[in-house]
Amino acid sequence: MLDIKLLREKPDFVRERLATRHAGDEAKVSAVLALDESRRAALAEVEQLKATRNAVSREIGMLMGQKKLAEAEAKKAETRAIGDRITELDRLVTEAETGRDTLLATIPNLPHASVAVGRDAADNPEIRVHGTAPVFASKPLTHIELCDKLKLVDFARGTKLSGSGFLLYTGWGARLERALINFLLELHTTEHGYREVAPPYIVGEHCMFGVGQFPKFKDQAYAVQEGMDGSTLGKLYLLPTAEAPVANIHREELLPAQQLPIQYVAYSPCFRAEAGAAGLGTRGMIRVHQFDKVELIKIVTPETGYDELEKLVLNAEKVLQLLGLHYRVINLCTGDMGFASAKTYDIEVWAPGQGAYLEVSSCSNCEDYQSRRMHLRYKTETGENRFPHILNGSGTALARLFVALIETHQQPDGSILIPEALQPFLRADRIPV
RNA sequence: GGAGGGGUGGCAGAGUGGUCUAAUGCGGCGGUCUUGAAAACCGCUGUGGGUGAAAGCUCACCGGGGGUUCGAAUCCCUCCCCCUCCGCCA
Repeated sequence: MLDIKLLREKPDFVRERLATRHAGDEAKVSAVLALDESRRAALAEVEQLKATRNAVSREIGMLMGQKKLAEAEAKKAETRAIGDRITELDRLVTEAETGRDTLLATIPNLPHASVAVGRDAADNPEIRVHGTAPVFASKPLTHIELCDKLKLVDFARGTKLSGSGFLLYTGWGARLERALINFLLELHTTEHGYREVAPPYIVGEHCMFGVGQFPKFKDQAYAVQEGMDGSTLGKLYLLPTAEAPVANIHREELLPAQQLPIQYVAYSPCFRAEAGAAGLGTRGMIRVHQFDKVELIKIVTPETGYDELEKLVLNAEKVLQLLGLHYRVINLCTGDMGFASAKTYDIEVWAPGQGAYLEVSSCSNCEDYQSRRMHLRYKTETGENRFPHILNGSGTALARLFVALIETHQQPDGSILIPEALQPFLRADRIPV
């Protein structure tokens, strides 16, 4: 949520920044300000009436105490009329305020000044590249072929159980998935200083709103209800990302400044309905309805937000370096950024079987956009209450990491070499044919 | 699912229709005293909105929402959450 004061004071600046997203949201600014204006007009009037009423009521109380009942009755008659006007004006204030905030909640965050202005993914500048694409004597197998050959994933039966977009990991595949999760959690907790949390996999609607998933992406979430009780539908949702519960851990709290920075790491499965998305009817692990992910969350002071973002990206990159994977880091341009983000780096890993880079991490600084939505504040040393910056980054998404890993480290005989860093977790140096 | 109890400031805890502008205590901040500290004493101590250059003025907030009333922490309705016991259950 943007600061309404920023819209009042610098409406043209806000419009200009929003326009760089090419989503048309700048058109909403005037409507928000109009509602804000009518709210304040009604508020000024109703507050004056309430001040009068409070004063008279106090007098009535004193008269009653002095047993001057007739005078008290006269005063009552005098104020009775303004009660109706107050009710009416209160209604107008609430109406304007609700309208203003509902619309304001649909406006995305402003891109940071350092973000490249562009229209779509084609305009994303590349920041750096690590390693080079591995060279194969013959055409490398795709992860689908490898999974079939080594029986790592049973695509057909996964679909039989839950429909397309759901995976049944089997044997070495299931063990590799588990090993990767443990490897990632160990890395970020022991090497990078994150505190591990294990969140609920179902969250309340308010948490989805807090991180900016709702209201815009409601159609991409799986809604759950209790049994056949339809009245509970719309209150709880399966996580699209662990960001939803973890970033909200301190929602509605007032944190002492000494407690910052806060760094959390969490594993969770992620559920994405991707309603209407293309390419979900086919086999493969690149685009699925359920995948595992290890997520990194930071809550920091605004002064350190962008330094922390750089560190966050490096923490995620470390994963790919340790696994011997070729990747690149790109900076999402204004037109390609997520709703709540002010600046985002994507990490894309090379998948030889695909001959393409796959997005395995997205690291964003959402500044105070989310903390304002969830009423999370911190108290500075000078006693001022401020909204902290909230950052999130995948560290990393698993299904695609799995793909890149087996495609990169496949051997001519079809077996897969396990990078040294992962061996203790899988307790093997190779997945045999 | 059934029965009962509860939700008040940073914390503890009073208040059941009218100077509540929420007692009192603890904690915290400042001051007096002291070589220094402690003790004692004095003062201050929440959040959000509106207005204003500021000082200030003002409104709202006692779990959320609605109602009764001139006036609600207090009465009524409704929802949420927590605790205790019973039932069911991995």
